[in-house]
Amino acid sequence: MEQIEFSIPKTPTFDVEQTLDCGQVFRFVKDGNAFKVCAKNHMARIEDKGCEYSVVCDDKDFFEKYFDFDTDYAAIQQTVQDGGFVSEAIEYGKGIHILRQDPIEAIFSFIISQNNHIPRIKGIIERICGTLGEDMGEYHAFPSVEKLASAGEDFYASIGAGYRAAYLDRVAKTLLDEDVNEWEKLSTSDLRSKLLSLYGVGRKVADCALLFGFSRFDVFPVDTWIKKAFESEYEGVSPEKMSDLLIEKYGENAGFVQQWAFYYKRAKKYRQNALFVLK
DNA sequence: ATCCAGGCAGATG
DNA sequence: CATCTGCATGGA
Repeated sequence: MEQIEFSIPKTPTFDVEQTLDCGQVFRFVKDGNAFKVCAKNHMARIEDKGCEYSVVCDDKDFFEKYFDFDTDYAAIQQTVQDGGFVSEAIEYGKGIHILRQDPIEAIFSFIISQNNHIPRIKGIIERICGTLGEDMGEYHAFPSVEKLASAGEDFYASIGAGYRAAYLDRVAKTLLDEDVNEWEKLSTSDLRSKLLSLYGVGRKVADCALLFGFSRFDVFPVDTWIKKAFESEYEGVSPEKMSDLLIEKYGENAGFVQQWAFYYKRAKKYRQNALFVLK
């Protein structure tokens, strides 16, 4: 496919490294002062030119939508300030955009993510694409539902999916009979119910799929890091209840707050480790 | 070596 | 409704 080049101006509220490395997406690699990202059957290489980003890709419209340039992040950041933890988290991760990812890709990615480390999640997804996805030359596309459904549980086990192999196999086969495009029309809570009906999808994975795959921002995935971040504020509250309360609090901005909080809380741990190593 | 990771299903109070 | 357990795997 023909390559197109375009530039993205640098703004205080968009940083490619933060956006890719904040844990919302797994199909990317660092390449010098550039990043290569794959999404569905597209790939982009984004280079930091100092004053701007230079993008080389096969579909400009696809990636402009993918990177969510139409949302006013500065306005959201101002709205949700609390003078405390959330403000700190925004200050730290103010360059994050929520990517508009493919629904199927998000569902599969976040089933794999459960009880798993990010580097390992990346490897599992890479092996699924490498084996089942169409060869696009420089990379492999994310596989079609038909491919995912015909692979079989033992395939997913063989590439290291662990106990999630059965989930992936059954969900792929379920989705063969579903029109996911129709799901887009549902309300967030109805769409959450649809996702929760999938084998291996609970509240947390459903909310990640809603946020990253269906661009629903009135969700608040609660994982181990978010639990730690908000446990003092919501003592003795179940993860699901915590999610409900945070959605109530932040409404249409909940998903953004969640991602800033996740990125900040997780980064703080690694900074502590780095300091520990230096001693 | 032991713990833990973007949790979930199933079983049991 | 809430709480408990087993789960595959490999990085830290």
